[in-house]
Amino acid sequence: MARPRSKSREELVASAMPVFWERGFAATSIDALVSATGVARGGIYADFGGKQALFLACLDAYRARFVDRAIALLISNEDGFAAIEAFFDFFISLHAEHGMPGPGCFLANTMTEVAPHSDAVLAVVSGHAADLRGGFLQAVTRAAGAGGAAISELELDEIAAVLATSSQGLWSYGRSVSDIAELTRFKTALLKMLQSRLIRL
Amino acid sequence: MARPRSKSREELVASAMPVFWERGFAATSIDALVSATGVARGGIYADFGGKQALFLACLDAYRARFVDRAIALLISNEDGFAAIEAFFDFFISLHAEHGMPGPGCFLANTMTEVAPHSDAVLAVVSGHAADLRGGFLQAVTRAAGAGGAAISELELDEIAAVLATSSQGLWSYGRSVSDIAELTRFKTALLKMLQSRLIRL
DNA sequence: CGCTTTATGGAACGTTCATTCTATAATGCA
DNA sequence: TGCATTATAGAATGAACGTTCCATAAAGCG
Repeated sequence: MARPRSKSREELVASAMPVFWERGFAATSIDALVSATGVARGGIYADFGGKQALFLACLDAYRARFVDRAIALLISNEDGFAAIEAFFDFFISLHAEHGMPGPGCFLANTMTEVAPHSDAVLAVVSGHAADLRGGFLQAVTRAAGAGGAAISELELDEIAAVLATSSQGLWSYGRSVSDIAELTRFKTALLKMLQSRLIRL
Repeated sequence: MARPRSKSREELVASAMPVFWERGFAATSIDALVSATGVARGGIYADFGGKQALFLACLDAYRARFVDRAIALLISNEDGFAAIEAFFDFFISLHAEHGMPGPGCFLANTMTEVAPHSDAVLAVVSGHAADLRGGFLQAVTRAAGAGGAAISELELDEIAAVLATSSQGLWSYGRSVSDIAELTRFKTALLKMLQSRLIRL
């Protein structure tokens, strides 16, 4: 019937996402996306209509591909501390695969670069922050239950917010540091602080 | 002798800095800098030679103007916990003056946007991270001494790294959130976690 | 094998960018 | 009051950008 696409819509997004992830929105040109995806300019514009729409699709793909999996680690693991450790290990291993300095978290990067200047992006990023915090809350609640310290639900929520925000800081830091062991040390120290708060000694 | 400058070099940097701070490097045009500073293109190029050099000068000015002051709060205050709280309050009040969503920390923003792609910027940002960590180490050491818990120097250093990195995450988060009370809640919860680690109950 | 359909490569367009250049205006000194 | 000096405003430049467009090529269907 017609000439087939070199890549499906999903494949296009999947191959464009790492470029936006590493270089950010402003510094990524359409030319770079054409090279990285192998899809012609016309194809990109036919599918998405513009750079910003493709960027939003990449953000969503990143969520589905990485963040949802990481949050699932927070939720599914019965041991709350182990869940949090697994969450950090998941992203640290992403940095190890990528090579240091790492790519950070695409959503955290976007939070500082794009979110203040685009309502559509701000909405995605805020939703992500809420999801992340919700995931940490579940893990923290289980950890506190096992730890035996009496802590109010309100405070558990605040601890979850600290963990979510601190993790964003870690991925940001990972973009400027070359030794991946620093990320692991951060994880260990943060978990130790958390344990001293949640476990009645 | 000759026509005087509308602004000195220092004034130029001081008025260019907030533009880079809020919009980042790539999204800030020379035109925007001309408007914001009131200095003609020729003057900017005569003094700095280019956009990147002016950006580096703005980073340095930001350090001198804000970071050094904040780190001084960490170092000078005799009460370690109060020092850390003062550090956070200093930046939270900056966000309050600016209006939310806040501008974040110029150096933290730069860490994610520019540092991975410029060695000169990476050097500045890494130096900042080390300074910040050093400041936190002093405050944490004093807090631990007063708290009475026996904690190794190595672990104090790791706790300092957690605090430094977490604070970067907070300023990043502050760029996407509109309620400044969230920043204060983060500070309180983080301090509470720290106290439970450092104070022998 | 044509015919229709649709993606492709690449030219073209209008903007915007960083940077350079120039003519003008403003200043202090003689 | 002129003269030397230097910042100014803004035009000019060339490159890069996002976006549009079109002729060509490739594929399936009759």
